[in-house]
Amino acid sequence: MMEKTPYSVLADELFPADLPAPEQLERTYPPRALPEGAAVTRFAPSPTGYLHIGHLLGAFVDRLLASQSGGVFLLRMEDTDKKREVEDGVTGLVNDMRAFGIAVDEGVTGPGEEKGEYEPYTQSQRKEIYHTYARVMTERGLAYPCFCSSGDLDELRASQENEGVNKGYYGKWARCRDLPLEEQIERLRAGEPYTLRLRSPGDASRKIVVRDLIRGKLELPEYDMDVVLLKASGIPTYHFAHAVDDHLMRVTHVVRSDEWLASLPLHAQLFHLLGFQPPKYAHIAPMMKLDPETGGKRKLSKRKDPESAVGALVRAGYPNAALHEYLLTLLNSSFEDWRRANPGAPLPEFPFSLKKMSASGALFDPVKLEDVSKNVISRMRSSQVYDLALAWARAYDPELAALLTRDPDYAGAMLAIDRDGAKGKPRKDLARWSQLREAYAYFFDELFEASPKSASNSGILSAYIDVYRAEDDKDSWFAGIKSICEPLGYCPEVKAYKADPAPWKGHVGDVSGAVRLAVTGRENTPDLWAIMRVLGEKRVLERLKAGMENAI
RNA sequence: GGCCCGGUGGUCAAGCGGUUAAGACUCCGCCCUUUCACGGCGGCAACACGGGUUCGAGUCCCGUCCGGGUCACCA
Repeated sequence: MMEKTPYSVLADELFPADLPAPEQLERTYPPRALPEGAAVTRFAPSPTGYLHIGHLLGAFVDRLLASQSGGVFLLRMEDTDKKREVEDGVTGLVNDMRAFGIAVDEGVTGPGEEKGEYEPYTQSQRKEIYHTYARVMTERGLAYPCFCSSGDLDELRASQENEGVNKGYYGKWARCRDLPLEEQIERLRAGEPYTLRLRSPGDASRKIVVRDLIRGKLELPEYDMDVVLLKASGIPTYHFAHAVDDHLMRVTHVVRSDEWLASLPLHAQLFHLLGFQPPKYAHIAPMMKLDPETGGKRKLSKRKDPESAVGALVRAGYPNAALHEYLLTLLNSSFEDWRRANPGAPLPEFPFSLKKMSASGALFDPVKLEDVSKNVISRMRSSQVYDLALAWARAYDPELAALLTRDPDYAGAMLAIDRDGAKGKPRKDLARWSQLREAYAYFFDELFEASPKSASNSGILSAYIDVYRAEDDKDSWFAGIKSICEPLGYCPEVKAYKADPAPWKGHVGDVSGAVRLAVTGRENTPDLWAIMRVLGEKRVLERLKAGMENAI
């Protein structure tokens, strides 16, 4: 048994004797048996609100890093701030992750539910673990109780402001740092509330060199603040929990938003003091948005930009694959080239590189997202479009879901137009499932809206009714269209018309356009012949006639 | 204010001392096309500013400006 030092006396006063020993914890949470180079990453949100696209960017990188290296991606709940916690925060986060399509290998899977060997993954349940290391720090003289109230700290800041010196608990301002042991014990026994602070050995005039996977070598001043390790409630602050958890969970790569850059020296110090091997860090720039008020760029905000919430994006009907691809275009600009070269390749095969990430914040660009999404959907088979659209509709547009399921073959045929076998002519008419209702409205009598403009086309329509044959193949169908052109004054050949438009009222395109308008109510649609085949003779005839009647 | 990070077309971005400064999105033309699309071709449009270093500088250095972050018992 070692001789009692003042510090161990203090530690005994502060912490119960039956805390697990650090060695014990090391054994309980051993290094992972993973192949060389496997990355263990973590997403560690606090349940203080919903997830937005900026969070996702980080979680997505975590997932990618783990997947690419055969590692593990875990979800940890940082619920150490009970004041800010929202009801159902955990459920919301877990659901958002699921809705967005990021699978978690380990960690929190729901409220009160976890999986994995490095449990618990909820910080509020790890108090003993933190206290073990807090005790170690205290015994080594690296931590001390601070009895300053928040009012004291306010005063402290005010006088520092006055003197024009750096704010914070350090140096001569750290009033409780050198309290005599007797006084510490006395006040503890008197039941005074206290926090446990780091006795920082740092010196801000010295520099440390840290490495960031995205930014490279960084030279930062040493951290010299006596930060709070344990709050008065006994719950750790983020910094302390970060060091303890990421070490014990054997996390190798910490991906987080770059607002943490400033506390990197503190974290380096904490890992060093605790004797832990620090993880590799990647600080990613936050996603920005164009502020409609100022016209400038600003960080995407949870509170001000509800449209960037994951829930809102999913509700809008963006397929996960599209969201994923969009994020990747922001993450690595080489992604778009890779995608063009490998149109069908699964995402995890993309050689994602942290090194290629931009150090400055990207603007969230809904226009680009829309484009990416159109491309993604255009590459899908009709059966997949059907399944995904239906799943979306079931959740957000039950009426549409009913239409899609009423006659699945019909809906399938509708979605197959210009898709599937149609090589070289992918249809890019859908960026979001919510657009399906509008884009394909004319396939459903309930949604179809006739165009009043058909009025002026009654001549064409009546002529077309005579030649329309539902069973025509595509060539015969088009021959039918052509055959009514000349008698009505339209040129059957576009080329001839362009060479000399004078004698004509228009060309074959105008004639088929009139039919299109009557049958679909639209000027732009996929292949008209295919549409008419799907609609069937009865419906086509009805609409052609209705189009004529509009004219009267 | 101290410290830190960033600044290439409207947007996302290649570029790493010598390039006509890629590419993608948007917008605009043209072409192709048996309709609508898809596609193809072309166009508009950028190295924040000032000093160095160098034969030569988006590219290296210094300063200025601008944007962001951080300085909590929030994460």
